[in-house]
Amino acid sequence: MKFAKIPMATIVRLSIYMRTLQELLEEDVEVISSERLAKQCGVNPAQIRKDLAYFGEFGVRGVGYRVNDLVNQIKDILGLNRPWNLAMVGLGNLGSALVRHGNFIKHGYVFTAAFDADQSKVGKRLPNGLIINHISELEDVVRERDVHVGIIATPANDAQSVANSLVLAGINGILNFAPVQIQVPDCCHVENVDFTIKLDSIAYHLSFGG
Amino acid sequence: MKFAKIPMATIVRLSIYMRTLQELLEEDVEVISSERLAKQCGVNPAQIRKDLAYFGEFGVRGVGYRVNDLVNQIKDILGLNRPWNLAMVGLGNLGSALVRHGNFIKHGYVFTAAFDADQSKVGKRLPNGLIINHISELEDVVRERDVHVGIIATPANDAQSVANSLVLAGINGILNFAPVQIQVPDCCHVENVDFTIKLDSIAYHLSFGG
DNA sequence: CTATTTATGTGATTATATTCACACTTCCCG
DNA sequence: CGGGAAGTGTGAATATAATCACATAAATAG
Repeated sequence: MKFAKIPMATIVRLSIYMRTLQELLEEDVEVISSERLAKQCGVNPAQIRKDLAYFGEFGVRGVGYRVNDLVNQIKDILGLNRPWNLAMVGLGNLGSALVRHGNFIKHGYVFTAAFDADQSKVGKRLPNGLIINHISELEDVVRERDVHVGIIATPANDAQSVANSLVLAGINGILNFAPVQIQVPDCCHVENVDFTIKLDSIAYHLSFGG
Repeated sequence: MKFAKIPMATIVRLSIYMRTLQELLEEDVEVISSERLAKQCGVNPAQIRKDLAYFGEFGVRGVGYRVNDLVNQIKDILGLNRPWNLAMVGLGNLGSALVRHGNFIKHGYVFTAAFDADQSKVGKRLPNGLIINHISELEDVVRERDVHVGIIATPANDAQSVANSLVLAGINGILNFAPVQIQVPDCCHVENVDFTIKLDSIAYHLSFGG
């Protein structure tokens, strides 16, 4: 599927295009031009065409893109035409809220394990039926339940050791909500979600009108 | 403070440097080189020096950077040497968890208002003492309490209308957790936090080894 | 069947961002 | 006080990404 060195920014934009296309699909839009899609996504039309061109030809000249087809083609590109199993580590306020959050399942991500260090939480049943395991069981449970991606929602201090365990358990993808830069081997891909950093950007813009 | 066109990526990295420096400060590290800081942040040392060079000279040749000073200088650069008032809109699972989350206050962000469309939630008191207002009161309350940044944690369908209200209320900065691209006038700066997009990137990497 | 319109795909161009490499400054040790 | 080591600041070089602009393909109308 991958023909050249693809910019990371392209991958992120493909997700955004896909989300917008899925909305369009619900509004029964069958065909869309790069120009209209670009406007809705807030990017340049040529950007969309270039991004797609990395992976093939998906449109029809003089016509545009068939919305339904393009959604599926982007899913193929990103590897989303299959389920992905998630493990939540850390069931405090944030972790618990995320497990309950409908967006994951909507996009094909399924929680198949949940861990916490707090013994009083172990054994409790989450709304989706999942039972919380103790963090010490992480490695075994992750293997048993074929977890693909670990989500870290622990306090900052625990994030690195959790990451280490996940890597040991064979996990190659981590979504990290803890506000620290975790170190992992190259085989493991980490994405960080740090909202205070986003707030800092907003603060900068508000302060200096950027 | 702003001397040239600053790359957005630089601003984001400055936040990351600051986080790392704050950790170093807690470990009583007084001085650090761009090389060591770069390693901890996962970037190139020249990158750090160049990022800082946009705003002045903060280091000492042959020595490095005084950690404490640099933290404060980055805070000045980003506009963080003052409190910022936040309003949470949408107190479902995610919104509630975020209001409880300690990271905001730790970095100088204070919730001064909270809104929900659900009448049964209106009047309830949050752990930080804040009382939930009905969304219809948004414009008045935002002005009264001098809110600077609005956080949208509503369902996707409501996000745009909330954004419109925030803009009408004079808000110029929005942190959007809803998985839609909201449209706002140029005066308003939006940052999106969309974790399913991050998961898509992970899925791509796991699928195609990028 | 031809002319016109629409809109993709892409080479060329421009803009932006990162990294290199070295002059220059400070510190330290003898 | 002088020489080496450490480490910043920055112009130049490189790498990367975004945009333009146009050849090309499909659709439609006359």
